[in-house]
Amino acid sequence: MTTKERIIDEALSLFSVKGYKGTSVKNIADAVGIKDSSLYKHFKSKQQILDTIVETMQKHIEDMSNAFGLPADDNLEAAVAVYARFDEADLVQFSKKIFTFYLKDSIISRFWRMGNIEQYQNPEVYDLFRKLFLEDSITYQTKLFMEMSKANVFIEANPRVMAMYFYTPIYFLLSKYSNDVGHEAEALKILEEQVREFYRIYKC
Amino acid sequence: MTTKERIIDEALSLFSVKGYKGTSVKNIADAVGIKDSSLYKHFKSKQQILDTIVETMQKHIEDMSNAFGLPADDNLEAAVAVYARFDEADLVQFSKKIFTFYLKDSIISRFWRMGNIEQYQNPEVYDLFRKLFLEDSITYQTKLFMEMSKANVFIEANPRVMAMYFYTPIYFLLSKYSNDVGHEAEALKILEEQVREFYRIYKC
DNA sequence: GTCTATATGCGGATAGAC
DNA sequence: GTCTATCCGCATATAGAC
Repeated sequence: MTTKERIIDEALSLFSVKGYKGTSVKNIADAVGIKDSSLYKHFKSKQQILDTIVETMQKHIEDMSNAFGLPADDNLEAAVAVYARFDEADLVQFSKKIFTFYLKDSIISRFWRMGNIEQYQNPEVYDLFRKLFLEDSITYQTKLFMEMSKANVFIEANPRVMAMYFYTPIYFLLSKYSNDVGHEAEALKILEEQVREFYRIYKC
Repeated sequence: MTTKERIIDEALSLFSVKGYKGTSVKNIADAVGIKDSSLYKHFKSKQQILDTIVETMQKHIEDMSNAFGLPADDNLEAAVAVYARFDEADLVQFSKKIFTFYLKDSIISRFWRMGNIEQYQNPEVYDLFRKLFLEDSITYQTKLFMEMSKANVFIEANPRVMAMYFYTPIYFLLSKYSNDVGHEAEALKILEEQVREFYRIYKC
């Protein structure tokens, strides 16, 4: 890890707990182990550190959507072919995978916290937070459940309503347990109950 | 409104957008229309302003739970008697009332935003936020749906799972639209669809 | 209870030696 | 690319006049 990367990493950690305003350049420099003045050889301002974090996040999200099995729009058919064979256990596992990824991925989980803190102050941060946690998940799952209903895996129902019932418990549990480390087991138990009920309701 | 009350009111407005650290005593004094030094005749420190806001919130929440028709634990029977006659339209209206109250009540809505911003920094703020938005709603609705199932209004199902399916869409929509003023109509439309589906699933 | 003036320290940022 | 030294503005908070 270069010094520049370590600055970004420590800054993200600090911003995600103390917020942008609440974190001083000296805080970041201390965490990295250099003097605050040295930091200005790598970034011309504190704001530029934040901008770089946002850019890094955008890349990370793209990489992850690919690696994560959230296929691009043009590849939905392939996804349906996979999910068409989903049974209850698979659906439970899928939901837990999403939840655990958001809660535990070292970049995403810190960005979740920073997004919450900065949402009313920093539009560039909030736009990305909104897209990732409030829009894309619902959009993707809406399409997914639409296709799965067509494929007679699930009954016919409003797919966006289904997506909301699938995703909003995950979102709520993220809020509740992002600040309650060490209780993920409890969260996963609750999530599993929700998904089993979801499957019971919508399975063909 | 006394000067002291105006200080609390303006401080809450500023904290709920800029955060505690991001708001200076001068910001608050300017909003009130006095000099920052004068403010120290009313509060001995900036921290004491925050403490007073938390106390004020606690009182406000108690008052509201009473006025709002969320009966105390010892009064659940009376609530069930009312809700036992609930039809689909009543349930839709009930959910909209909760959502709109959280989003529009001038104290609660600012506390929602402040709680989001301060959750990782300020335990006294977060404890109250957690109780109000993450715990009490679920606890109360769990009891309610348990009783409504017993009363044959709703089918037998895990009442906490039902409470989650009723409340988590409200919570998600609060997150999404607390930062998207002027689009409440859209949120209410989505909420209505969720609740109609909820009723379809669980009605006897 | 408001004001002006001020103490003291921390914030972001720059200059220049090594 | 790291350091020491420094600038300057803003932060919280206090003293004391009116």
